[in-house]
Amino acid sequence: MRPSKRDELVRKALEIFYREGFHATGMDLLAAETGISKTTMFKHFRTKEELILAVLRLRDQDFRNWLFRRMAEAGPPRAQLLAMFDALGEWFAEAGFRSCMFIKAASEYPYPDHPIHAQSAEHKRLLYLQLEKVAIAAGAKDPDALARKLLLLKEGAIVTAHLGHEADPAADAKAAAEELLASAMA
Amino acid sequence: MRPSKRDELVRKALEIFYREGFHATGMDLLAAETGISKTTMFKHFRTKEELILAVLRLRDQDFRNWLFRRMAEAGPPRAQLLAMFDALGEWFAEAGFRSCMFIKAASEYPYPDHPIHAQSAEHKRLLYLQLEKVAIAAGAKDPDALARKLLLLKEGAIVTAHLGHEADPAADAKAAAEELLASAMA
DNA sequence: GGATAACTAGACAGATCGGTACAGTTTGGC
DNA sequence: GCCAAACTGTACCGATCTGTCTAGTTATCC
Repeated sequence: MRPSKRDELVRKALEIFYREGFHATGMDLLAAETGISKTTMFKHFRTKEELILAVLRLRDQDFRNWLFRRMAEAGPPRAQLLAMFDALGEWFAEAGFRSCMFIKAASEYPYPDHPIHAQSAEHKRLLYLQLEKVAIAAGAKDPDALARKLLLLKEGAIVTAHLGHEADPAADAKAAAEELLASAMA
Repeated sequence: MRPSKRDELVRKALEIFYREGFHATGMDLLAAETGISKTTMFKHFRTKEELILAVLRLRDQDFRNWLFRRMAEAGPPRAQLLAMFDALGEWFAEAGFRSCMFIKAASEYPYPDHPIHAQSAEHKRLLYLQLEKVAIAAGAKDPDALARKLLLLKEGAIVTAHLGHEADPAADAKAAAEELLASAMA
């Protein structure tokens, strides 16, 4: 079994789609930039849409693993919730940062029943479930509501980091999160 | 002077771009759906990009007028800040709601120095300036920070309304905003 | 070393992309 | 009623789109 070429394609396609957008990236460009022939690409994925779905699956895994690993390193649950915003801040500072892949995907495929849109929504749902667990562990009075509010700050910070003028939306989000945490625990 | 055809084009193009996306909408489709000939379209706008910029200018005007009119109706400044989330909630409930036009534009034109991206960022900046004024009028200790935090909640709510599973992100955002307001005034 | 699977290059399809050319029609102002 | 401006339909341009085809090359495995 040699899944390496397929994996390599998905990994490189992820970078290019993230950088350039989905519609703006043609399969010819993908072939040129990855060095993988179009024939092979269409053998692994029957359509561009299937490739995009595979890319989003990879991104979902990578992102959630990264985020929750970074949170876990912060110690107790309450600190973990705040550490999410520190991790975001480092992400925003990376040179290649260009918003959230799933927000971008949902923007380009705006109909909710489109597979790409649906899969992007699923990523957000999984994030919510994981964050809710931490909110429960932190002893929040209403962990559902706290998780949802913290995620609003997270999404807002991502969008603003991409589109805004503020110096550090992650810091603003963290400050807001601290206030929310204070009243969520009492 | 007959600016009506041009205005009609921009208005209808706004709907279609918002519904279908920018790259996904071709000039031929635009001509077919608006009933305006391609020749006329390209007389008013030399390129598709110029048309998109005109669309975004219109959207900026419409959206900010709508939002701040709705806020102004709410009475005193503090209530105005919270009323923003009520207005958002009604927007999200509309059948045609599909996220924020500027977030979508920035997603499709991810490079910050692209004119379309830059103009989308400018919209967010103008929103911030208007909101900051209200925060000052409300007597916030740190109106800059309060305005930025409330905008994080707004952007997060928009994204989540488009992409999330939650019933009512506007209500979550409003609840979070009330907590932030409580500590911002003391 | 021979079979088999994976991969390659490149031409090609048919549609669509943004944008132009052209010749004819409608419209508004005086 | 006349002139100019605005608008229309349609054919066209070269490029690019997703996806297919063919024919040949490279690995892998026993």
